[in-house]
Amino acid sequence: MPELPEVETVKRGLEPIWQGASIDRAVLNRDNLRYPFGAEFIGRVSGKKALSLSRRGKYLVIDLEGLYLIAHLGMSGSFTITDKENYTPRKHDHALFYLNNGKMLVYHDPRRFGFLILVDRLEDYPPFAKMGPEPLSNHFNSAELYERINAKKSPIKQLLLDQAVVAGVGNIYACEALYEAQISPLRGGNTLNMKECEALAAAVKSVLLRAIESGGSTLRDHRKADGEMGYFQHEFAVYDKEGVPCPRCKNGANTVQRIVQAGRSTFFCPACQKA
DNA sequence: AGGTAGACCTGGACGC
DNA sequence: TGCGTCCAGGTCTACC
Repeated sequence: MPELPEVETVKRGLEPIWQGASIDRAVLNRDNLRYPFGAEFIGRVSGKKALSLSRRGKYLVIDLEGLYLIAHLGMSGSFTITDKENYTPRKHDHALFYLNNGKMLVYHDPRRFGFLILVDRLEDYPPFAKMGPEPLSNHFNSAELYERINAKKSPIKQLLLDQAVVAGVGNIYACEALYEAQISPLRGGNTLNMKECEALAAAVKSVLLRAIESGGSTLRDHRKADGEMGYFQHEFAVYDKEGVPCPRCKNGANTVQRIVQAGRSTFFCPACQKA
């Protein structure tokens, strides 16, 4: 599921509730998600105050007074904020955090590809050590993108999914960014010139920013009803639009195609995305 | 190194 | 209604 915009939306939703609040009690309903929680998990988080929440790529990071809780939502994870007295247990509610402000946070994940882990030092966490630049920062630009892909023959679609190239882009926004930049997903990384990298870097930023805005409005709606954070409706140009007329080609003669690259679906318009 | 396939899981959509 | 098949927003490992 969640790519950068969804994780950012979760972070923004949790922040006002969790930042400054302490974990009175944590409950784990199983031993593991993708990884084992470890016997000491509950003891280590209990009583800890969340000093800040941040996001790195698709990972959520909660600073628990120098101990870091890293959360990944995998494909189907979500967080829910609720009042303690209103909590109704659901299947796949794996971790519960009772805060000292009357709220509780529920980590829910049917497929259990997500995880919650504790680390003492963020720089020791291997995925962060290899991770590429944050796409919405100034560290991600045309020159940086060019540098990271110009020696690679892999299709640009796969390169965008590589978290070492750019952090936080997943299958949906890779497709959407390539569509916006009018670049075929089949192009080898080494075939993109600087001008195309410029267009692609701008498109990545643009599709992510628009999705975050969309998530923000969903979040405001959800606040009314203590909703589940992690997913939101967003209109895509090509993702999951196989057979639908390309919105850019207009004449309706060209439809969005679905192909498989490295085992993942890619959606694109063969007519207006330059081969 | 790069590439690919499989593994990890459940649930929803679809066809019969 | 049920059963089988395929698909899903992500990593990680093993193997060529």
